[in-house]
Amino acid sequence: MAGMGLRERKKRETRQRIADVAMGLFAARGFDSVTVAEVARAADVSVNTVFNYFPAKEDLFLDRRDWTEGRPEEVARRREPGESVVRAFRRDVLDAIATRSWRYGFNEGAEVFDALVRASPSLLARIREIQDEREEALAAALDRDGDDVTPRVVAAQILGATRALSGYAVRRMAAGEPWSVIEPALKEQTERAFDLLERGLGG
Amino acid sequence: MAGMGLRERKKRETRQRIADVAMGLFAARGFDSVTVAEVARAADVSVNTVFNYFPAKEDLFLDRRDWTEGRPEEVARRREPGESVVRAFRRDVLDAIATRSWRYGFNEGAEVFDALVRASPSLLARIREIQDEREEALAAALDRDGDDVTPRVVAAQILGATRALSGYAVRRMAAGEPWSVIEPALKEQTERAFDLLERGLGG
DNA sequence: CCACAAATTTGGAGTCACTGCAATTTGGGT
DNA sequence: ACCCAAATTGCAGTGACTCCAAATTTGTGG
Repeated sequence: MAGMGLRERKKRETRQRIADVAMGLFAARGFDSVTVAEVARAADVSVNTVFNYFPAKEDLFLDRRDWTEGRPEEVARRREPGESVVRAFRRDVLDAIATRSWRYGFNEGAEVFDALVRASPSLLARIREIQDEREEALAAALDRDGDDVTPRVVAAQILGATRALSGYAVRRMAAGEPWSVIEPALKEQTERAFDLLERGLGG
Repeated sequence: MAGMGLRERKKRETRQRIADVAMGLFAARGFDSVTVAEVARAADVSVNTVFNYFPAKEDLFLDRRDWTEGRPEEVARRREPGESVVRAFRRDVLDAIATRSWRYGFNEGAEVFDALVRASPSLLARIREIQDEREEALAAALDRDGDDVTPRVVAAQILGATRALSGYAVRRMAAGEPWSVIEPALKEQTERAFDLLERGLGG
């Protein structure tokens, strides 16, 4: 009863094994051309067990549990006193670049992940859904009164900028450029993007 | 051979009948609980014929042909000399409000459409896909050089703002408020949103 | 250690979107 | 009337996902 018995451990192991086996197959042959039945067979469980742990095939690739880190509401909420939301995100993105963090897709190998996603309509759809949820959550965190477009516009602007930056980084990584070349340019682009947000596009 | 024979006409009629019948069923019972087989039966064609005209079930609801009007690249491209892109969109949105245009979801009955879409995961996914394509197209239209995040950031900002405004309008329509009340508020929100884009969120 | 209850896993049958193909029907031109 | 090509159809899959009832496994109290 120390927090987990045999049962809990086995469940976690099974779940992990399924996810690992699935990722292996997806990496080798692409998401769409691997069937859930194949994953089940390779993980030595029944198809029903796969769906018991993962509500949909896409969750085998984009596990909902991995999406908890770096949530935008937290970035906004945990900003330093007196710091604007935009500044908080600028700092966060720059920090993510410096540490090659996963949360904005700056990590090594992000191009591979991205290529895999882009090759699959259903994975693309899932990514968009996640982005939408994040935008909604950020807008809600920024909301003070309620009936106003401002928080939603701000949320869309900030996350739009981060998406553009992720895309920029991934594109250059996919082109084979080394990180040492990409990093300074990416920093510059980040400053430029957030300057646009802070100072405006002009009339 | 005056541009169309019996054949062409029949094709158009069949396509239209399928689309109309489908919309009727969707409006009555929701998108997900109507099967393609039912649509086919009600339109008096085979299931294969439905898929012959519409590549996917979602296209019965969101016909790709209807999405040609009001494309953002055109708004950007057709702006007046010396006018900034943001100003062009501000004008376009304000014009859409004045005319209750369909292109930003300001038309009468947009709440119904919206509720139908929001109730269906697959329709939501399709809407997001369309939005993504539009953003991509706008960014491409703004692109001068190539390797720079600016056009993508700008595209994301502008379309983010229009999405927020559409949502605002639809929410108030769904709350049962008359257009005469919504319109002035919506105009004000539009000015506010575009002011944010032009002048920035501040540091 | 044993039985009993609860949680997991499984098999099987079914639904639904969508595909590919071969056969059939239909319209247009001669 | 006759032939070609396009449109329509039926049929037989495939693959994700659901529902349900029967096993199997695990934790617990006696």
